[in-house]
Amino acid sequence: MGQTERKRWYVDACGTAFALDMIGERWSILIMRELMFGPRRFNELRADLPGISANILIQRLERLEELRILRKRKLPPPASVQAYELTQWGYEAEPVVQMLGKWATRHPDHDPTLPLSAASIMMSFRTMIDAERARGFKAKIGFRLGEDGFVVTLDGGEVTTERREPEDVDLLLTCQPTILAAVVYGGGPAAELEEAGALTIEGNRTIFDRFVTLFPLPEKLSDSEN
Amino acid sequence: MGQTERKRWYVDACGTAFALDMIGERWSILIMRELMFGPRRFNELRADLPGISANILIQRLERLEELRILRKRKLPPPASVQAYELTQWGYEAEPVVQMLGKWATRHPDHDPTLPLSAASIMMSFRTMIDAERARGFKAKIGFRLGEDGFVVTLDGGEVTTERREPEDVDLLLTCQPTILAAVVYGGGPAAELEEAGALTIEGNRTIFDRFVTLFPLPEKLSDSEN
DNA sequence: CGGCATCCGGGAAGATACTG
DNA sequence: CAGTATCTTCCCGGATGCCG
Repeated sequence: MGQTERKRWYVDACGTAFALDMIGERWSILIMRELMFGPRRFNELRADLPGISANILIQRLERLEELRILRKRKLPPPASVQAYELTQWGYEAEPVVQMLGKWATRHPDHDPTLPLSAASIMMSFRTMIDAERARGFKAKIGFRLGEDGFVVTLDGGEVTTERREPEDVDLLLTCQPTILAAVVYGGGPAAELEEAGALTIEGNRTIFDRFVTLFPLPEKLSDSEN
Repeated sequence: MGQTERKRWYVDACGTAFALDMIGERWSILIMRELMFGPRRFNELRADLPGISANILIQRLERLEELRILRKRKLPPPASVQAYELTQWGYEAEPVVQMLGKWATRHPDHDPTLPLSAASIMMSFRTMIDAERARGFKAKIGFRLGEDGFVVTLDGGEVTTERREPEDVDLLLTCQPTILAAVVYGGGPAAELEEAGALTIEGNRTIFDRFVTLFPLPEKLSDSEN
């Protein structure tokens, strides 16, 4: 009887109910979000999920592994350290994570000034890009967000995101995730932030100017809306 | 200080995290599922959500109303009774509910023989229809599932669902939701079920024979799958 | 019957300290 | 760095009862 028996589950054949039996507990979906761009280590997850405690993180990781949403993996040498990585099926949950977010941001109480993980802002680009505005736009953009490097390839509304050190990019942005969110979603003053040292822009500034216009926020709910 | 303050929330600007702050608690999403085809009364919700207790249902309804996901409404006379109805924005969460379900049913442990609400099976038709197989198929199908009547209009992959008493339909099916699920998703023996009185088929049987082929289940995860 | 409050037990989540 | 162990707090679920 080494296995923990779950005491609370939905008695319901509906797939949605079963999804919530699997990943409806606190933190599970956010852990999946953090893994969407590749393997992460225990303490990286801990750092990117403010407020989670180690025992809860372990519990969730064990459960998600049991469900085959993720697996434990040794990263290749020389970094031969343990990490957690989504399975193919786990990666297929990306649209679920995206749509939850896209739907929720219409609520007036959503506060985009809260802290943000690097994976969150990278995911939001995939969620929020306006294909119309991005038509004909091709660019390879690098990001250094705290410790995390990303390369985003934009090609006509398609957003390809890799978690790796930026090389050979048209544009390289260095800042904290929250700063990037402020610039892209809040119309934050890029020039002033750059002046203040909170943002570094290297490479093609024309691409930068276009990039920051590609991600319109959905309209907030209006008072008149039923 | 009449208002209950939430003690546990995510400190996270990500829209997904905010969605989970709103509807991440137990039962919330299933309540929304039950309301997707129109207003429901308190005890109807209670009956369709096996295992929920009255105080929890009240708590969730209050929270969802506060968030403007649903509203309380008096149904028009003579049935002037109170009911709960999604707002426009609440209805817009349908794709989220659907994708959760569609993703989850690939897991081998999903058990489609559990009890099922009428709304669940109706929702599943919208989620699971194979547009290719339904090409060129037009039909209006009525359902009587326990107490609940529905009319489903199929038109080339489009599924329109109304919660109302079936009238002027090409085909009328009367059974329990679980029976319908067994026939459509489990290849259940319609003839035998009809013989046994668990299923009544009225109207055009050619439409019935085609209808039950339109909803292929996604492939289960294989052992080889990483 | 529909809606809501209150109490209680158990289990899940959170905080903190500790270990290999 | 990657987890355990322990203790506390809070949430969920069930029962009961009130009120219109």
